This record gives sequence, C-alpha cells and structure tokens, in this order.
Amino acid sequence: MLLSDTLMAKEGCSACPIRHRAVCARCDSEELSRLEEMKYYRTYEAGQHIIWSGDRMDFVGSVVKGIATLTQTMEDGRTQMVGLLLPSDFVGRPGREGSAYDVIATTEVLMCCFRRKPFERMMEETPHVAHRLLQMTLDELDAAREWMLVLGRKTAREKIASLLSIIARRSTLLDQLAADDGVAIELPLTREAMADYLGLTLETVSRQVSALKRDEVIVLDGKRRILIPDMERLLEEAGDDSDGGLPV
Amino acid sequence: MLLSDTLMAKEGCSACPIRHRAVCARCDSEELSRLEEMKYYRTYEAGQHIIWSGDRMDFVGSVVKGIATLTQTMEDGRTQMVGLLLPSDFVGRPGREGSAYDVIATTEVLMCCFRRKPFERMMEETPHVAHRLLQMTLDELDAAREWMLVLGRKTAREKIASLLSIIARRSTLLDQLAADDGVAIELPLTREAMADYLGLTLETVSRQVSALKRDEVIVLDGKRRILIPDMERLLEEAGDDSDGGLPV
DNA sequence: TGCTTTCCTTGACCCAGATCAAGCGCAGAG
DNA sequence: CTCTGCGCTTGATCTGGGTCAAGGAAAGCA
Repeated sequence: MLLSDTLMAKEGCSACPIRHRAVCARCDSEELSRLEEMKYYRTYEAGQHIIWSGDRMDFVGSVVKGIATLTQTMEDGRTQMVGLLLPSDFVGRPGREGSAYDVIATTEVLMCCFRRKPFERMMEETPHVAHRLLQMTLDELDAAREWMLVLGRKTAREKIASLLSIIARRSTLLDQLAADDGVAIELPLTREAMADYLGLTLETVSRQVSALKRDEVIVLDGKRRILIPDMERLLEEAGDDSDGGLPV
Repeated sequence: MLLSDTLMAKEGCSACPIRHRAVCARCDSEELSRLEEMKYYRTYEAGQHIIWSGDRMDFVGSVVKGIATLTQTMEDGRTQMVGLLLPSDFVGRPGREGSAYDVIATTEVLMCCFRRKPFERMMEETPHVAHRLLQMTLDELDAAREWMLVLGRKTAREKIASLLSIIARRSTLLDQLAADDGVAIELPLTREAMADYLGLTLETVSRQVSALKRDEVIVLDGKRRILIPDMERLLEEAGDDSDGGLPV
C-alpha cells in the first residue's frame, strides 16, 4: 500500500534493491527460490514498533527501505540506542525466541520478513545464508565497538561529528552520490533520537549542532538535510583523523 | 614452559579445558583432527601485546587460560576497552588480514592458535566451526550492546557495579563456584584497566569502589579479590534490577 | 634494610554537560 | 486566520566526574 510492495511482490528477489547487500546476497537461484517461499513483505509506519523488547518473535528479516532503531531502556526510563538499521540490515537473531531490544521504525519502513523456523532450517542445511550472516554480524560487532569508543571517550562535539560521519559514510555507500564538492545527507532522526544514540541530552545535541554550523563544519539545509562541505574536516572534528578504512 | 603446554600438547583437544565452549565446541572427531593439524599453542606474559592494532595477523585462535583485553586508542592517547577476553573467547576475524584493535594479555595467557588460511578454508568446507563462530559472534554483539547502555547512560557507581556483576556472572559460569552465601571473584584488572573499560578515570573508579565497600555492597579481600555477599543487591546497584536473562 | 617502582587512595578544585525553564517556528486542524 | 502541538533553540544554573596533586602500601631488588 504505502511503499508499493506491488512491484516487489510481483518481480521477486531479482528486482530487490538490497539483493546484493542483505543476508541473501550470496544465495544462488535455488536458495533464492527457497527463500521466496518463506518470505513476506510488511510495512511499518514512522514511529511504530517493529519488535518489542522481550516479545516472542516468529520472523527475522531485512530492512528494505527506511530507517529503524535498536533501543534498550532501563526501568527508570533512561534509553540508549544500540543500533541504527538502514536498508539491507538484518533484524532478529536466528536460534533465539525473543528480542532483547525494541526495534522501532523511524521513517516508514519496508521489511522483507522470513518465517523463523524455515529460515533456521535453511541455515542448517545450506551454507550461503549462514556465511553471509556471519560476515554481517562481524561487521556489526565492529560497528558496535567503534561506537563504544564514541560513547566512552569522546566529547559531545566529537560525538555529533562521529554520528554525522557514520551516517554520511553509510548513506553514500548506498546511494553513490558523493559529490566531490561536499556530501549531502538526509538525517531522519529527531534531536532526541540523536541524543539517545550518543548518550547525551537533546539540549546538548542542539547546542553542538548549532556550534558546528556556526563553525562552518556543516551547513543546514532545512531542518533535516545536512551538507558537509569538507569531509576531512568533519573527520577531524570526530577525532578519528586519517581514518584507516576508506569505504570498501 | 610457563603454563605447562606439555600436558596439552600431548593429550590433544580431548583434554582441553575449553573444548566444549570454544569455536571447536561442535566439531566431530574428524573435524577436530583436522583442526589439530593447523593449531599450535603459544603463551604470552602479562602485559604483552598479543596483537597490535593495524598489524597483519596470520592466525586466529582461542584464549585457553588467562585474561586479555581488546582495546582501541585515539591519536591523543584516549583509550577505550571494547572487549574482555576470557577463556574460550575467540580472537581474530576470519576473512580479514589485519586487526582493528590491540589485544593485550592482562594476566599470563595461553592461546590456542590456528593458522589463518587453513582455518578459513575449513570454514568454507565444513559447517560446524562456522556455525559455532556465528553463535559466539552474536553473543559478543549482545554483550557489546549491553555495554553501550553502560557507557552511554549509567552513572559511575552503576558502571562499577555493572562491571563486577558481569565478571561475576562470567566467572561463575566458568568455575561453578557460586556459593549461595555470596560470590567471590578474582578481579585481575588494575584500576586503570577498569577505567578504560568503563569510560572513567582511575580516580573515579577508586572512589566508587571505596564507596561500594563502605556501603557494604562488596567486601575486598586483599586488593584483587572481591566478595559479593548479596548478588541481588549488586544487580540493583548496577541498575539492571530483576535481570531478564539468568545464566543459560 | 632501605630504595624504587607500581598501583592505589584521598583531597581540593574545576568544567563539560545535565537540568530547569522559557520561547520560537512551522505544520496541521478547525 | 488563529490555535495547538511538536520539535527545536537558547539561556541560567547546577553537579558528577574529571583534573591536579599529594601521599600510602606492597613487591621486587640490591
């Protein structure tokens, strides 16, 4: 209905925009058709819970379009975002019933869901899904560890710069629109969501974004679109100068 | 020499203390003997680098005895520990040449190393190692995310309590010595190492440990041995009261 | 026996970021 | 066209944890 699943449902995996990056990236055509039998599409509106922490979940799946967040909450209400799910990212853990986190759609989200049991069986029986999932999990672990450095040791300004450079890196990877005279990113997160990601308050986020704008590290285009005239400069501000790993 | 590898080298994997928890946990005897051909033992002294960040590494492996840390460092010297490696934990990333982190022996460490190329080949050809590694990586990812909450949202006192309860949980899992009148843990970390894990300074760690002692949440036995008379109480202090997941 | 080194503790002071509070601007509803 | 609500900004003030500094204790060594 919303994100026309029409096309997708008809054409199957071959027309899928994340075909070459998701869990299914390595599958041959036989495996693909097996996956097609256990899959279904589902959309979620912005703000809607995709999964509730503690709930039993009977599917796993990939984000096809939109952005979702992985969030952890303490009893007294303090919350920490522990993951940002962009298209091609995997949701759910094979071999585990319940989710440990809330998964919440930030924008409208289209999910490609697989019924859990058949998916787990397939992981046992064929190698490619498991291998790809291992790769993706190792990447996520690296990302989580990079984020631990951000949370544990960086200043508020560095945290903002780190978030922007991570989003910039990931979204240029997806879109290939890195103009050399600067990068433009869509930032579909509220100040509060940014604060939850960065371990800050929304006021501090607002102040630091203003400060980066004042210092011309970034240029705001409307409220949610951000231009980065000089990526090098932003990386310096993030404290991970001369970053080892260029986008691969 | 130090941790007599003598016994181990002779008896092979069957006598190995981490046989049922490490990457090799699921292997059948044929796979085991294949692993034995590519493996060798190596010891590291306390304080020694096992792997340097950025260095090429030609092995992966498991910690058999001792404790090591995974650490990330910024140019200006700020450091953040991103992982604590206890016996059975896996070191290295198949499919990647270099390490992104420093791996440093905290105590004397015995490693069971596998030459990387043959290990990667084996992962392609047989399922059990890859499956087990996926499981372990997913667990580590969960641990990393739990840690993100600690780093991003907890107070200094909660951080200390969280560290102690994690060590207590992991080491009782290993040793099965959870007396019901309290738990005793060996804490082979300096105040500085704890600070690096928690995103604090060593002074703050020292003060908060003293405070927890004063409030009788913990009892110090010498400098490195800690008694926890009431585990419930400690979990409350850590802020994750009524913890969902009992040790499985 | 005393000297060095390493690790830890404790105190005094300071500051980055939290908290509290007010107000702005824009989009949707009536 | 105004009203309302939500997301954002900005100011004033407070405070948890950082910083700087001064010892103390235990282990190794000569």
